[in-house]
Amino acid sequence: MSKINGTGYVILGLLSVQSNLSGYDMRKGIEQSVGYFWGESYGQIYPTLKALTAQKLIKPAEAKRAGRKRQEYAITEAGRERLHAWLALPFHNDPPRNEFLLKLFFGAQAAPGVALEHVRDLQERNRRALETLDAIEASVPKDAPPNPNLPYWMLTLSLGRAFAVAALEWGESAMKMLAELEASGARTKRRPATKAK
Amino acid sequence: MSKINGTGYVILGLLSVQSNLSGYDMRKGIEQSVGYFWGESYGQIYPTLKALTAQKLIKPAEAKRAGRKRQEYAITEAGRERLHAWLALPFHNDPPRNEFLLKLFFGAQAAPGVALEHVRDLQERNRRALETLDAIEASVPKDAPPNPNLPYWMLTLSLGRAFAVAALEWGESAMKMLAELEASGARTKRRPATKAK
DNA sequence: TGGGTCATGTAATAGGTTACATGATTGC
DNA sequence: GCAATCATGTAACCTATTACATGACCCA
Repeated sequence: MSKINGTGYVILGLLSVQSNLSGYDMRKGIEQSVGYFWGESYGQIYPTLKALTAQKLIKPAEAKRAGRKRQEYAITEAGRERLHAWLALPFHNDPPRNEFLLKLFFGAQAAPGVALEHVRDLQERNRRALETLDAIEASVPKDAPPNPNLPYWMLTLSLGRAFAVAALEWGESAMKMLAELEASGARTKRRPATKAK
Repeated sequence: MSKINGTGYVILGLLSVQSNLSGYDMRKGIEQSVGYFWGESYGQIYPTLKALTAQKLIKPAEAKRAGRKRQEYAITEAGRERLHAWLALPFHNDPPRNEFLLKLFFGAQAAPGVALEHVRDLQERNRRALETLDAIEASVPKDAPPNPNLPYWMLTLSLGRAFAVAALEWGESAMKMLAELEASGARTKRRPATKAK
């Protein structure tokens, strides 16, 4: 029983929910569902499909969506068990790497206005993220056939939402702080700066 | 002018704030300052120090802290400029990978109680994170010599704090939701489960 | 004298992105 | 006929962690 990495488990997860997906489907599916907290490239997906097949955790399935030449897959019983076991394991807090925070941390070394500009940029990104999350949430039909996955999907959405909202609130006060800071810095250290690009 | 990666910029950043650091110092320093949003291993640091030296962005400095054999470094003027330029560049939202959310997303495929257990685990981790952040914030002397970096450092702390608080609040409601969900699932689908480990 | 921590480094391995190559099919 | 998108795959490269090797110094 050799090792599987994150990519392998996303694939097993997707196939446990819906059968007969191709590598291409998976990439698209990941973007549209777990996209905001998980990404995969084809360079990871295709080799992993081979590896999972070799381990009999998934198996090639006959194409239901015919037309184009495509290889679809289905999860095996062994695959389901493997996923099940993995889900029960404690999660890793993966190595956190936040470039925004790094740049902010060294903000005093930057040109005036730079830190503030980054915060504005972050605000913009979070506003857009919030819109996207809300749109997804709104797109869920209220009277759809009961789907046991839905409650879990909604929870991930709402955590994403909570993070975006928290960041936006923080951003408001951060922008005030930085504006004051740079105003006073300009008074004491340099003549009033022209607007920094 | 060849490329520098994140590791390189952290090193430049640290050396721009404080001179005469060794590779060992940097690793420790990173853990204690930017640790909650950035990590580096020796396997990255030492080779990067060589590369930065070769590019004359840092230079070996005579050890001020004598005693043990150690190689200290200082930033060069070119290094400062390079850091300065990088700080002004827009930040990347690096590939997001959140194993907790992934496991929650596939929660319906897990054994009863598993998702709830993960949320409990998350709560615990965030409580500890919050304590740590608060302790750091409290440890800042109020009447210290004015440090231009402090405001920026405080901002990073407060964003970390905001995330932890938001996650804790989300966790409370998520736990309620999951408890209800699994109770109703137990009524309809299986006899009341004994507590899952 | 021995454990802890300071200190530097490398090799093996894993994990991942990007860019490229290739071609079929669909719909306009 | 042509553009978009469906579809699969590989090679080059970068980034990073882990484990190991090595040894000095501090202090109890």
